[in-house]
Amino acid sequence: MRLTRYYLPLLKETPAEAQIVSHQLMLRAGMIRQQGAGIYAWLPLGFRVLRKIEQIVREEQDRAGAVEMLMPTIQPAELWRESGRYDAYGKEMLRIKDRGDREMLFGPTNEEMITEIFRAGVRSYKELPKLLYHIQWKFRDEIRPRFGVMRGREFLMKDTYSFDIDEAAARRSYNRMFVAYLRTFARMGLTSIPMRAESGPIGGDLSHEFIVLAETGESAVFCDRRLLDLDIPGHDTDFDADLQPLIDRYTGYYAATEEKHDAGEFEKRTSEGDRISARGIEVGHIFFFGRKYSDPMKAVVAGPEGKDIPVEMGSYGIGVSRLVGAIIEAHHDDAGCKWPMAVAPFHVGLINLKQGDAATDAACETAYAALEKAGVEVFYDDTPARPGEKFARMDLIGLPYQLVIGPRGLAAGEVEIKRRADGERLALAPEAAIERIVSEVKAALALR
RNA sequence: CGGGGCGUAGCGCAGUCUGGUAGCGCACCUGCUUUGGGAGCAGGGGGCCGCAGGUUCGAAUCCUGCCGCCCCGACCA
Repeated sequence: MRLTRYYLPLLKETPAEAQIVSHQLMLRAGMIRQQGAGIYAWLPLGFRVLRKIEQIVREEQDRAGAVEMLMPTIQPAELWRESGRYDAYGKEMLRIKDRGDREMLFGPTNEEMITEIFRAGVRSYKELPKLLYHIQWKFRDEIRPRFGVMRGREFLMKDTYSFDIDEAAARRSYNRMFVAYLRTFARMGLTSIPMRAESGPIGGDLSHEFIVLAETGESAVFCDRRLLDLDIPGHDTDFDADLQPLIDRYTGYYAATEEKHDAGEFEKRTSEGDRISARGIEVGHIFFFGRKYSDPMKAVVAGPEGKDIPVEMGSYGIGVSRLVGAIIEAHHDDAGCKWPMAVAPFHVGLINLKQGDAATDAACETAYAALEKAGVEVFYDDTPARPGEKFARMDLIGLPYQLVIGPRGLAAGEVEIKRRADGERLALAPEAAIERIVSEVKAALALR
């Protein structure tokens, strides 16, 4: 992509309303634009990141055995009366009336709807288990939205729902999601820690929040340092195998959010040097809630004895749009974002230091074409702006690599590669630089 | 929802107390000079001063009402 064709409204100054660094950088880097309290338009650069995160989430859900579908944003109130939540949910639910004066709502979550869909099509325990998910926009009329996309009213969320014949089977579904989540966040460059947590107003008794440590996190968290060093399950993990030992390894160390924190237990189970007391961002939440919806909504299957049995359900959320902010919180410096390769809006920023100079233009075009041909996503700054401005804005948008081409270097037969993560620079012949970038990008994107 | 604050050019802000023809920096446009880390000079464009009503010869400024946004708290992916 050429910058001259792109829509990238950068801000030199930080808008006053942005309090945390991810919000500030998303505004400055032209990723989002606010349309109302907690409501954001995703501009081209931000949208690319959102899509990449979404795709990783999708791949790992599929790998774990979940099946994608799509439910609507607007739901009839009737469905929520069945579960009893229409009145219980309160003002967070955005209620709407259609032209026929029918009561509708903009979905804050989809348990009711998925339960209705499930019961309409599954009759026998032999068809279980089922894991269904979708990635859809939700709306919760938060009392106080803040921190940009980290806590918007409208947000993109992946939610999976599991249906099982009994609690032991439901546990296996839960474990699949547990492992899938560890992989999902790791692929985005995040270290997530599963923590015991309250299950929230949705109900349930087995629940983990996946927390990314960050100074600006909303909740106080307490955990064992050794959790940070645990291996992430590989992409070749057999999800049909018994995952319990793997889960046990993660839940064997103390980790809890403020609500579930027990200082005495923390001290007993964790040596002083291993105790982490920090703040965290909740990026995912998994929980089992049994028959909470299947009972009142009569989602039943015929069991082995021919009797109807309400299914045991669980629900598993990932805040997709929130993750964009969370990743920036984890990867940035004073100059701007530092995207991990897997979620970077582009892999490489190509900087033409002297647009209009024939040799420089030609070298840039050659590099641009070669990189694109090799499958590398290139963002080419082909504007006539001055070098300093180009460096600054490329640092701000934070692509993993910068390929800098100018007349001075070319005269010496060289171009420069700068790695955004650590600032390391390398002068190479143009062909060598291209080769190098291609191999490093491919290596970074290789699945682990 | 309780408490606090703010709405003036795309962004950051001054001007409001004490009413008198709306300013600064950045950004933008034109020209010249520059050109390897956000250039210099000269010229220029852009505002129903959040909205509505009121007071006044005259309102960004005073009064009333409304709307929007931000911060702290309780709530949430």
